[in-house]
Amino acid sequence: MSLHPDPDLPLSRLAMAGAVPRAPYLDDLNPAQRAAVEALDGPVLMLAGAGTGKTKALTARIAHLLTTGRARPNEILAVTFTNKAAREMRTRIGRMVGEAVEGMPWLGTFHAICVKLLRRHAELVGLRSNFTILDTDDQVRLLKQLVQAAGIDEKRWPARQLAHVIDGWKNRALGPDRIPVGDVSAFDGKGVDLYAAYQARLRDLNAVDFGDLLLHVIAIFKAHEDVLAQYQRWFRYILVDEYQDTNIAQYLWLRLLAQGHRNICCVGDDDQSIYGWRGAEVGNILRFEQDFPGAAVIRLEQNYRSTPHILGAAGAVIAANKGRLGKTLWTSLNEGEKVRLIGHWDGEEEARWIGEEIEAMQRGTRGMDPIPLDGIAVLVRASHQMRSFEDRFLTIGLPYRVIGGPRFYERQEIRDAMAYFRLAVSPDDDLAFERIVNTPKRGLGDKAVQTIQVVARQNRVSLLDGARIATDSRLVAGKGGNELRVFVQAMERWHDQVVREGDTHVELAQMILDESGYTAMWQNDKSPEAAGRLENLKELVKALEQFDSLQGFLEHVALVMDNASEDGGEKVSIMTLHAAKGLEFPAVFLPGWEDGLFPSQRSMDEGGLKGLEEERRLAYVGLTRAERVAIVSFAGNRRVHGQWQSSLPSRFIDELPKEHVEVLTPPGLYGGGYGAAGMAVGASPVLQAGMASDLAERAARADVYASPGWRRLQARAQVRPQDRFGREPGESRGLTIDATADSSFTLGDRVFHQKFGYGRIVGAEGDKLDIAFEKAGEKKVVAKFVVPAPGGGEDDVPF
DNA sequence: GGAGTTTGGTTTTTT
DNA sequence: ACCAAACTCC
Repeated sequence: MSLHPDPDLPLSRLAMAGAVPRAPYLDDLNPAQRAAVEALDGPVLMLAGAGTGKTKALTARIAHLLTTGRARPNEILAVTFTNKAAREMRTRIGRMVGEAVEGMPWLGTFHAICVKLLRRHAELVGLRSNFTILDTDDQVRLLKQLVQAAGIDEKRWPARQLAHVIDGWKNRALGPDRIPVGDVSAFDGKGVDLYAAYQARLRDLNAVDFGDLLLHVIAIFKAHEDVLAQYQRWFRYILVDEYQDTNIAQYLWLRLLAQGHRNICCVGDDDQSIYGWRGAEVGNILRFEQDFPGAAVIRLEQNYRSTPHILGAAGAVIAANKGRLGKTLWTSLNEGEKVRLIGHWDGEEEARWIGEEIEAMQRGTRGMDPIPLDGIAVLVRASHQMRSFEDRFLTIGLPYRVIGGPRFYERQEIRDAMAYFRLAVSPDDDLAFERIVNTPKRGLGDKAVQTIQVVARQNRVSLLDGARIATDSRLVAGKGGNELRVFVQAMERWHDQVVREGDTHVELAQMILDESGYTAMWQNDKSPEAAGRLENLKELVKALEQFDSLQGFLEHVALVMDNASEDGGEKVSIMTLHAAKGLEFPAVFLPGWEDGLFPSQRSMDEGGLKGLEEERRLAYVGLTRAERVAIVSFAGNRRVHGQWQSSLPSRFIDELPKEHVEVLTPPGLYGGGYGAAGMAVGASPVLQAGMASDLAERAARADVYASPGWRRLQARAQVRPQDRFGREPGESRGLTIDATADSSFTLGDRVFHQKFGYGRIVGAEGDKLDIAFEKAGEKKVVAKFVVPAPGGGEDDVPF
């Protein structure tokens, strides 16, 4: 498949000789894709809808740059967000141009590329080029120390929150010296100072966090024109994948680099922007044409993935968002299956039904060809929803795999092992020292560690040196002191080995783990997960083989280490909607479409309309993952944090057009036959707090609520709900209120508030109520934000 | 220092 | 309900 007749002949020379070979990669592009590939000069925005062959166009564009001799492989800057995306792009380019892809050092994630740049120019921002990269865990531990040092109550102001605030600033490329006034009250008004202290501390430690990778490079570019100019010249063509996910810092970084030649091609889909909560700015993609005047905007709208019904449904949902760049996906595929919609009594029943449905699909149902298990996915809004599916699939013996979950390198044993390696490589890595000095237990408690810290600070040395001094001077004595001495000596020995490269790094790593007693610690551990941890350690050591040295490994691992091996095989995939972006499956289940869960209440509370729109994009992403069939479902009752909660079907269900939806008759007796209106209706007409007006609004525009089916359901639900087994959805119906109930309260009523929980009314003033909350204490709350709760002064709210 | 108990906090996740 | 972190007591 290589285009390259002679791998030794430089591509550029090939091109210059007029020997541009026939380009098969251009042949299988549609006109839009081809336009995007051939518009090589100047700014290009490739708006690529779901399933429109975005990666194909992007990789073909790179191949085209290479084969036409516009750029040598090392003159192309191609940025992605994830290592996975970078890897995929690399293999696909390789398939088009052969070995030339090996010469592309600047194809990678924003962070990986920034590490490369920063190692070259570290001294310009006061770092040494062997700086360490802190992950979130290190970051929080460091911040915790600073919070403690500042004498702040850790309970009320957790370090994790500070980390979040600082990340937010870094996403917006704000250093401690230019925090806007609106933000100075953050973290009890001490956020800015702590941020500054944190940056100072990082510099002392010769360390950076993920955000710094971008910010330091931006700082270098801004302060050193010559350096910037050099890279502007070097990177002749810039390509950016998933542009809708860029944050402000990434945007500034790109803009600096693209300023000269403006050969920047950004690929993305504003409708798939789902990472606003971690700093992504949809604005970047919406503003592209202003940022780069004269930009060519190319829309990829032909979808190769889904049937017209699925596209129709997804398109109608996303159409409810405002301020879109606008795209209409179309397909030449045949009609296919409508989106299926089904309501269930509760979450367990939903899981049960989906389990059965998957088994049926596997065999082939309703005239559909059988679908293998790995062609089926269950996509949930929040990871806690996965549990009921895992439970269910486990009981019926349906093989499944959970995608996402904790990453390999985030596991405790891996992080411990890495800390040993880090300390062996850099003896002044204090964070690593702290992590492992008493792991395994060496009889060194808080007291001893504190002493070491004091000694180290007094002598202005690293903690490891401090520890040596502390043992020599008997400041840390006794059993702990002896063990500490052994630890320090062993660490020095290992460090020598690293420097002298006496053994191979793989043997050395194994030796460190064994001699430190770390392996033994897990061997002696009787807990059920110990065996797995030992396995992981083995895997870690094995992973080392692919690197030249421990240093090399550590350098890459922080940025590049992915999830443990994906075992193949016939399995259903369970994952979050976020994790599903970019994937596709013949059959997709979309459970939990209930207001409050999806769209998530929290997103709406915190993000308002913007939040809701991002949730809607998530719905769009979910639907467009499906190739042949999408099954949307909701449950009337669900146990959340141990309490039963009723909810309405998601408002996104209302947005699914009738003509693309088939309402399935729910299983069993419950709700049977209410599909008459041809649209979804609630499994339960109960409302979440504060939604009464919302319902009215919806009723006004959606005729389904006037339908016989809806009315019947309302009538049905006047009876205390029970399913066919006579179960009730638990004792407490907390968040719920009858849609028609008059929300007037009496002193002593028990009520529920979305944020503060349960409480009792102790006073009132106008529409404001004084409520003594059980958890949150006494507060004044506007009446419309609370709903009656069971156990009040009067009888339960009528159901 | 370590086992056992209480408390708090629970969306989404990459690097 | 459930998990992890913090706290208590030996």
